[in-house]
Amino acid sequence: MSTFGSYVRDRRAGLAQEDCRFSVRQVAGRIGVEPSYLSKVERDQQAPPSAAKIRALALELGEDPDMLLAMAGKVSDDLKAIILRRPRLFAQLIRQLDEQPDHAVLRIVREVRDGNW
Amino acid sequence: MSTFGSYVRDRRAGLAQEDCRFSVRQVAGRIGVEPSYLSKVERDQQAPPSAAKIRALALELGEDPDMLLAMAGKVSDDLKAIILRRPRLFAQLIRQLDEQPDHAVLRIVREVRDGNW
DNA sequence: CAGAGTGTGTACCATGTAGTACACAGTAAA
DNA sequence: TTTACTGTGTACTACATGGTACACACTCTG
Repeated sequence: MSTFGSYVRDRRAGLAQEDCRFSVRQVAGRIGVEPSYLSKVERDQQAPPSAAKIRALALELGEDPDMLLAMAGKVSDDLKAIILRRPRLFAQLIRQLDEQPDHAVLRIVREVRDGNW
Repeated sequence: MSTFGSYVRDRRAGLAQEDCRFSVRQVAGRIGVEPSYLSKVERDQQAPPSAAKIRALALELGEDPDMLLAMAGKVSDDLKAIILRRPRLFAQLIRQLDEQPDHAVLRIVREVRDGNW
């Protein structure tokens, strides 16, 4: 599996091939960091940036923020807040779902969404 | 709602009334911190300790670690790890469950546990 | 060949986290 | 009145986090 840095680099470099607005400098400028910093992050010489910057980066690259945050080892603050509101309840549920395959979890998602259960 | 510090203080002081092994000094000793540090934490003059110390404290006081961690604004590392393994899946589920009442979430917990669904 | 844009190396730094070390005053028992 | 506790105030600190500032070498274009 690729690291956060190399994944971002691949994605950004891919976009840069067709649009010069995706150079290190320009992307760095738009997400509000120094180019050298983004460069180091992309080469995994520097730990991933803060959650806010990762979010901005995801938006910029058309990637899913939760996935990019996960690659950086972070859980979105809004998810954390939801869990913290009912810690024991969610702790129990999440630990149980760890053993369930994707399709089982997805089925729950669908059933809750549709309300038929 | 009470803060992390005051909650811990109430609980520890309660136990201390019947068992002198629950003084600030002795509890601090058992969880591996300086007494003055625990004292400050209990009076909310100091941010809550690391997750590991909170865990030890919960064990010591007979409290639920997930709840104590939550009062400190932290989510248990093992839960985080579970979420990070399938970030989009869990993100979707958790955001959806935020709108569901306790009994609905509990129902899912039971159904997954019992396997009838 | 000047100028603009490219990525990157080196050095530095402000703030936050998670505490330690030690002294001090009060209390209770021997 | 010494001894052994009790809780707490002050001062300090090592390490991590999340970056900035700036120079440098290269390439491409007018």
